[in-house]
Amino acid sequence: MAAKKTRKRPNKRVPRRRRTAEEARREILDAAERRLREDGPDGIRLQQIAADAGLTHSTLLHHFGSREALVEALVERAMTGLASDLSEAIRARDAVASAPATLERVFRTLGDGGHAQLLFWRVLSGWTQPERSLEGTLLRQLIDTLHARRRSLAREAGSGARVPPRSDTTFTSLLAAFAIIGEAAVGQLVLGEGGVGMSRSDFRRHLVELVLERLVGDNPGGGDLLLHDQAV
Amino acid sequence: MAAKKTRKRPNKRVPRRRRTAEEARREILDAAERRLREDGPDGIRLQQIAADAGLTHSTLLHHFGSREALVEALVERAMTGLASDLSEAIRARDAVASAPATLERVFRTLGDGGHAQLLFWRVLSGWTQPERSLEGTLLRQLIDTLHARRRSLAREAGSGARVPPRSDTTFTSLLAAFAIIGEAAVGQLVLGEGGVGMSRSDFRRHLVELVLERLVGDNPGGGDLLLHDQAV
DNA sequence: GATACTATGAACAGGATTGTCGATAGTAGG
DNA sequence: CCTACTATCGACAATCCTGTTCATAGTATC
Repeated sequence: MAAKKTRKRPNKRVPRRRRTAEEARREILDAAERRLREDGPDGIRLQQIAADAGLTHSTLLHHFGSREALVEALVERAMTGLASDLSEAIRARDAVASAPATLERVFRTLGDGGHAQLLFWRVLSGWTQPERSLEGTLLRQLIDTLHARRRSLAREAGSGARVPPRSDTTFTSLLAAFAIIGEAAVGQLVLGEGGVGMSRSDFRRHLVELVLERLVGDNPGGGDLLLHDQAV
Repeated sequence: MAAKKTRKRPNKRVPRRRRTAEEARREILDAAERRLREDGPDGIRLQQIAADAGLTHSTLLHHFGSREALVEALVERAMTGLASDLSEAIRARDAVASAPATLERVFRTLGDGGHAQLLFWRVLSGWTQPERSLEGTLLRQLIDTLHARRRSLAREAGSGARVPPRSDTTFTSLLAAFAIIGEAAVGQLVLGEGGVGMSRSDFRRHLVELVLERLVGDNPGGGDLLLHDQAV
């Protein structure tokens, strides 16, 4: 009588799609990222994400082990991606010359790409361990690079040119970074629909202008390296 | 046979504490805010919040009706609190004179008070309805007030003084707002523990300085109203 | 003091979510 | 072709969370 627990009914006509482990992880992370961006923190549901990625949540768990590990991988990927993007842009030969393009790129990556949301979520969830802060080291690199250039510019301009204090470079960089992050956070809320009569692109343009002015304004002769010379 | 469902065992020796409805709501909202600030978005659990507030989750639901209504009330309270704080500061007679103090206050309210977390959470959860955006109207008020003062200052200075374009006031206000929000978001992550060699208070001081410079720098004679004259 | 009101709590229900386990089906290598 | 490997899936378990229901206990009002 005891009905044999026919546990499996071999799903006949639906062929499985078999990805490589790497593919699976990538697709899952993509889906998770999309969910987080569109639904917010409550959108990180294993079943939902798995469904989006076209597999079951147990497969998802097979690849990541736990929800927390998934989240960790998600953050890891987004942050290192942003970091490599940025450091590449920073280290490029014409980095300073193409500062506007670089800033615009950061705007796009952070704001439109949804990385800012991930960052906020990370902060909200209390993952504020300054030790291994990717953002911190990234910013420090940026500041180092920028300041080195300002110094060399001042030196080239002759002994008469004064070298700007490092705190000035630091502040300007921080200002730009925070403004970009703040804009990514509430830009749509504040700038959309003519709330204050300034478009997002206008604000970005003004910001780029301000940053460049601050970085080279008191460095006469350095403008040719920093200003908007589109020609590389 | 059917054992009478003795549903209640009158909890004998634990006297109930009876608050007024208003008190209860306030205490619950306080607990919720604390949880959100400390645990992040996942910290908004009715049972946990109720326990923190010293009551059961059914009592909590009695007062708010649903989890969503609680969240709404939470956001509502935080935002209107911030708004009234700010608009009071803005409208004050010596508002412009005490701009540094005002900005410092905003820093403190937003960053240290955890209101920024709520704001981010709201953004993350997709509550971006620009229609009734408190932030938008608040910012517009701020810009209106600031620009009116700049205009009157320019007029008082004689016909020679040029009136700064409104877009300049708008941009400066936005810059300050975004920078403050960005700092609140990742300030601790980036500025803590000597990450980039600048303290949070240093950054704030620099920002105040920059804003004041931009707002009155090209308004010679207006400095006495805007600069740091501590004496009221 | 009796009564109406309501803040509170205990238990339950229904649903959702994470995680486990064993079986199945593609793929690769012998 | 056979075998080892593992990505995938179905089912289940355990927990948790929200929301409902009803009884109970403070408080105010007459």
